[in-house]
Amino acid sequence: MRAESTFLAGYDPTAFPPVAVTVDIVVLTIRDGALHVLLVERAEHPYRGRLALPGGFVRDETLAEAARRELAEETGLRPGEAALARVHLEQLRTYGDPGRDPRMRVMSVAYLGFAPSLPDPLAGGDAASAAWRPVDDVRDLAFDHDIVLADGLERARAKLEYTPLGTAFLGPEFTIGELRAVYTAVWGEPLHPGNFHRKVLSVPGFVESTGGTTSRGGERGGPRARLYRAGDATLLHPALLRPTREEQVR
Amino acid sequence: MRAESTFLAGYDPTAFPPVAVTVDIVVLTIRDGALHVLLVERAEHPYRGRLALPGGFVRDETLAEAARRELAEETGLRPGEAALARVHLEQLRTYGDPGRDPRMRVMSVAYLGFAPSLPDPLAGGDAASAAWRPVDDVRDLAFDHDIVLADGLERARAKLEYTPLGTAFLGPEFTIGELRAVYTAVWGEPLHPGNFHRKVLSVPGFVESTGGTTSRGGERGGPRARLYRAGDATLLHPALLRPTREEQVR
DNA sequence: TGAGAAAGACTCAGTCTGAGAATAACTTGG
DNA sequence: CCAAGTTATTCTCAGACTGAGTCTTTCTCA
Repeated sequence: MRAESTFLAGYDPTAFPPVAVTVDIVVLTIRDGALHVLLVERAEHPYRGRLALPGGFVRDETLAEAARRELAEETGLRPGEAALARVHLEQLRTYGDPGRDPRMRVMSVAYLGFAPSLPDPLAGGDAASAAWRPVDDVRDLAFDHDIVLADGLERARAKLEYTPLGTAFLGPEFTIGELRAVYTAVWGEPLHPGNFHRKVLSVPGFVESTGGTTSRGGERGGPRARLYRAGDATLLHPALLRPTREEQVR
Repeated sequence: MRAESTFLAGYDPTAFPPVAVTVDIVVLTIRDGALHVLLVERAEHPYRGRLALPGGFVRDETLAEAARRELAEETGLRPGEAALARVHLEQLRTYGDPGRDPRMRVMSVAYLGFAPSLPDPLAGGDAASAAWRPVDDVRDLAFDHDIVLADGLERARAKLEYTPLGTAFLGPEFTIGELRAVYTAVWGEPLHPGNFHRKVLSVPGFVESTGGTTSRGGERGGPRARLYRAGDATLLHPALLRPTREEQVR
């Protein structure tokens, strides 16, 4: 039974109902100390007028290429843009249950992105309807995008523990305080400045000093801070663990 | 430009080339103290005669259902089988680059499974060509399955650090020594028995005592061991980290 | 010029870790 | 039945790491 259908399918894929494949992107960035996500307003049925994650159909390209192309289109950045190249993109998960799109069976391969501060999407361009929104304000997205976003946030929070990807939210040079602000925004809780500082510098390859400092102190005072750039580590060892969440463990 | 194509695609999916969606499964189990993976021998072109991960086309069902159905078919276990229900299955990653299957564009949603000891797939059934193979002996799989398997193994190793899923490789009751054997097999390196024992019992919700013990000592001697069952934790806190791999971090 | 903020270095007690060892309960081969 | 070898489980101990708090110094702003 199964053997036959597999056999047939190998030669006649149309024996199965058509499936569309899209990529949807959860791109995160930090603005004004708060975590934001790029959303678009849907112009067409279904979910017309509702906010949704940016995305689109996959063409003759790899999934990763499709994700980066969509990102470029929705942010309005030219594909060659340097800022675009610095966005970290990784595959998140695939959502493909029947019925998630009322039109037909759609498999959506979701990508997760970490972006440094980017300009507002160009009004008037293809990305006219795209905008950065604070993640805390986001709800009632189209399709199953609330779940996709939640999965992306959880992945992002975990990634900050074990990888140096927090630096992907920042420019090429940054201070430890700025890096701490990233962690605070993503995890949603304050961190002990002294301990964070000690920990970051003690993890081999997390950051390396540029030798320079900021040209002036902070907005509200304080000495100039030393500047660092991302190091060559791909994993943090030891990890920077989130403040204890004893309870959530069950 | 993009706006138009998205618009069209919404109403005419056939405007895009056809895509087939399959699930492929990396099911792991432990036999004779070594990590094994379930593989099938391909009966048809392409890659005829080569070993491959079990998998098949997705029907009118969720991706998770497709994965569990394939697992049942390839292991030859009846869908109602209790052992089958105890297999942990989770989505691993989607592989969909053009050209990975010479016939047409195929998106493969890979699943990762942890199975307790299962019988050999029934010779003569649909699963005739399926067999458990030691992962260390596996190479030159069909398609991009070498990569899928490698990704699955890495995920499995990481999962054992942060989740109690090591218990999914065991029966309903097990000893700490058996659990340590799982870790040793998956990580491929020996662990300090005393420290492992202390650590497992100190993580809240990892295991809970059944009150019983094994009915006899080990094969080669030693006292009877206490029996445990899986606890209610979904995350291990603190985690059981792999022995230091300072170097691999860069 | 004084108050307040932040960077960065330290301190300290409690916790966790790896390595090793001790004890006791079993196994098997002889 | 006995000796040798294994394994479960518990302990010990020194070194490393952690969270919380302090101190000094440098800046910004009013």
